[in-house]
Amino acid sequence: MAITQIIKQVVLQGLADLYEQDLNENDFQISQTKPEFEGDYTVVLFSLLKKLKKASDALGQELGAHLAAQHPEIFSGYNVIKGFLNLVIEDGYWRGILDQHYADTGYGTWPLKDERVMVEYSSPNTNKPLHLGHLRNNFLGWSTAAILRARGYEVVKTCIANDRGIHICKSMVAWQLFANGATPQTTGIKGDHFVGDYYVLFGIALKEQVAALIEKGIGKEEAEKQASIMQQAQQMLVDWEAGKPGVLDLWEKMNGWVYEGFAVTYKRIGSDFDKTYYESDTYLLGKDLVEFGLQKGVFYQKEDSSVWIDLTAEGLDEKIVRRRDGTAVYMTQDIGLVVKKYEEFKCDKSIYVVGNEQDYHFKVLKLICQKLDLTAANGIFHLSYGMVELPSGRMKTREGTVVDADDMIDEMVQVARQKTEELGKVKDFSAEELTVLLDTIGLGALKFFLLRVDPKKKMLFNPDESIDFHGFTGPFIQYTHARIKSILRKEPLVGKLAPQTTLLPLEKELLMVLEQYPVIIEQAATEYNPSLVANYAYAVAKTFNSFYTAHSVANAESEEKKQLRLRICQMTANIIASAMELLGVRVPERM
RNA sequence: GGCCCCGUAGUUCAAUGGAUAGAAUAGAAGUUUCCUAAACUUUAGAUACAGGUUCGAUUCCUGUCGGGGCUACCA
Repeated sequence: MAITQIIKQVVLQGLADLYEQDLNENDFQISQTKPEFEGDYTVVLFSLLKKLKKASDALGQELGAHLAAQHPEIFSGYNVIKGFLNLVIEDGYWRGILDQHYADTGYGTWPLKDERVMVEYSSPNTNKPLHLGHLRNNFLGWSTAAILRARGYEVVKTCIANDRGIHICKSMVAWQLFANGATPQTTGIKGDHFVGDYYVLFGIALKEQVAALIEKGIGKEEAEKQASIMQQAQQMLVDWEAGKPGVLDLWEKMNGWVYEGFAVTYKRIGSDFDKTYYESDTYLLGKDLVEFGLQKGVFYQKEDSSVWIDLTAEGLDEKIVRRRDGTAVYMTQDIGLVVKKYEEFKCDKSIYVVGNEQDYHFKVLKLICQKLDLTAANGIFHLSYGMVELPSGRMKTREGTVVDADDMIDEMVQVARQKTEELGKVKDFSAEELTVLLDTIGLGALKFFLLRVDPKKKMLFNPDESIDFHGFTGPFIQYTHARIKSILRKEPLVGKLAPQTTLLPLEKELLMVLEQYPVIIEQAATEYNPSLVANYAYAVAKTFNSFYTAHSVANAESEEKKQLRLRICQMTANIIASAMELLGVRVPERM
């Protein structure tokens, strides 16, 4: 059990013993003691004063004395300042944690429980390559899944490919018009980029045609509809839905190119899925649910026979769920997919990693599912993450203001190469070893950069300043790991931990940080927040580096100290490796 | 217009209603006969504005100003 949990329990027991009041865990708080005061953990007493009708000083003194007397194996001292009871934890407690867990590579992870969670992430459009924003999505989704797994959930990772629709037809039309039969093979361009280029060409051609029509005095909106290339795209969508053979062949061919391209990128960044859904299979789903909703009175029909739901009572709008021509809309399809996923995997929770621009859509989706009384409704959770912005604002494919994912990865590896060569510490590496190392460092820097920020918040990337390798970064943590491994290669762990070794402040500080790991995983899982793990990994590395500078391991004052520190090193390395793995970041043995 | 989100050091990010608001980076000053200096130590620097709630507010509420998003019979 975590030390904070232990403190909560003994404080509750102590209060019951002393004052015979029925209290619970939420009546007070435990926090880490600020470094300027003596103590390790602090009980914040303010919230108890009224209930117990005590002055803060008296309560603190009485409780402190009681705890120290009852649990001398945990508390070695206490002091009271205003409403804060500062508790000093006995060194033996920290030594016990170390002795028990130093070799445990699974420390921090929780036993498997009987609950299944689905994480849907990535969900690309098959008409253009991935950009930096998609990387944030992929890293977040992958990491959230890993964290949930570490917390004990069974996790199903899914992806929905947005492989149909007008946007796909746009790149298809442009290819027919401008490609002269060119393919990724004939041009040597990666498939997703190849198709994306035609999507961009469509936009350029459309713009020209619209300009020409406006010239003739036609309004902008009307011009966009009338433009011949747009009409071709619309026609293609109709043909696609009708199953016209030539169109389907082209569609399959071009999507195939994109998937080939994605496969390369996914492999490189480590994204993987247990199940991929295709919108081309699911876009007709949910129609029978519309009937069901009509019968239930959740939906209503307008005179033109379109079907709607009125959410004005919930402070939202009226929302269409079936077009007047009887076809399904995005929302209908998503409702259908909710049911389909549940039938297939029976997940208690279903997490959608989707940008916050779709907050409204998911609010409505969940509400509709709840009104329909779907079993899966309450488990829907939209993990809404903020956009990655450039100094100039949002990234937009059509305006060419995107940072391409593949370019970005290449650049990071390139920077890793340059820095590694400058430092010249791994000159004896083979070509293969070096490639692995540079990938580890470059991708590590990138992933950490995107995951260290609270998912809910938008974040900024400035292409003019390449991602740092110093300070609060992936390479900093990787470097700490490599340094520890270097010690462990040279100095063997032998014998047993001496029971009475006293702890120096930096040793104790580090052990306190290490002890928190299981709680961090629990929090990160509860909040679906990988940034908590990133921040923690950084705290571990930073604390270790201070310790490392101040105290030698190999040349410790005594053999007992050396063995103590070797175990601290071992446990630190294990936790760094484990935490970074939850972020999808590898750690090197040397760098 | 309606609804939602966000304003913290020069910059990028932290802070379950708790003690003197933490880091990183950029700036200034240092540390290498000793386990990897991608490191460490010291220093300076911030809660948009105005009210309110209370023992206590970056955090909760109201207003003002500033930024972003959503508001399609597109997906």
